[in-house]
Amino acid sequence: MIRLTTQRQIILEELSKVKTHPTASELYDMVRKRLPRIGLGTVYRNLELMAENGMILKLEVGGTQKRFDATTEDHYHIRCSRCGRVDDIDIPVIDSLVESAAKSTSYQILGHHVEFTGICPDCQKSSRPGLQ
Amino acid sequence: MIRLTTQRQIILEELSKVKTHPTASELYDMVRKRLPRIGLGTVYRNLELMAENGMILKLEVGGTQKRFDATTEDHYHIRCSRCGRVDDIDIPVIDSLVESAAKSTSYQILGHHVEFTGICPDCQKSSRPGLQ
DNA sequence: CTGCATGCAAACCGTTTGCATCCCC
DNA sequence: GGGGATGCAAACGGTTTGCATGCAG
Repeated sequence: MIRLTTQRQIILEELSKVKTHPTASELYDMVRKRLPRIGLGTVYRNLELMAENGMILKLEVGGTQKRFDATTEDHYHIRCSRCGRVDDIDIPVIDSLVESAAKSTSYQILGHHVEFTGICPDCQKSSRPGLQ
Repeated sequence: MIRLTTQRQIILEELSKVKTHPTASELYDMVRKRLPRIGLGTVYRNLELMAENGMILKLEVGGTQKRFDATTEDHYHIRCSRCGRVDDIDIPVIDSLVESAAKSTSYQILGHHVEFTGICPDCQKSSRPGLQ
């Protein structure tokens, strides 16, 4: 396991604090309140490193930015197609999907992810809201 | 429906020609063989426009680049985690997923997509291949 | 003739990287 | 003292956009 520097610890703490799935720069803003001199590069480097070490999840979702998740158990997500926000979807993970997919491909399958798209509660309220 | 300019027509033809799911710049290279003076901006603009009009699919998959698909029927995909290549997965689309997800979220759900990840046949052959 | 579409280049945005300094073992 | 980690800023890759010109209706 990797060394737990102050920066890594605080990044991890801030990520664990929220149920949303922040982007790197959202996280950067959160962390900067406690470590004002931290660099954006450090945030990116450490998120990448922690994802490689299975400490966090890097979400490979649609949209322009990567998002991060302190919950490493396999689960599904929903992304707001207006504002880009991502939330968890609490339905059981269907492992059998991988088995049936394996029959139809010559890829060596490693995993799967289900991503729902929709309009989040906030964007439903405001009729002409932000984009992504 | 939008006007079918020469550029749009050729972009659409080239996209339909392949079973892969090319990125904008891959498509740019393909189209340039027939329209050497076309600009990359035109390709992007028209792909976006045709996706909005339901003529093609913009794939919101993981990885760094967007990919496009001339097949507009709902289907699932697999992405090679080494080279980024994307292929179709021919298993039935599970519409009931949306219904069960609806119970666990206050989003207004619009759709869903299943993305498998794995190693494509080419990357399986070469043991230390390219990344993505 | 008028307006949308194009080619071109510059701008943009998210992410990565090189480098000098710093800090911990 | 040495090696990894950091802050900073520049570079990068993919995408978007402004603008002058071109072309079809």
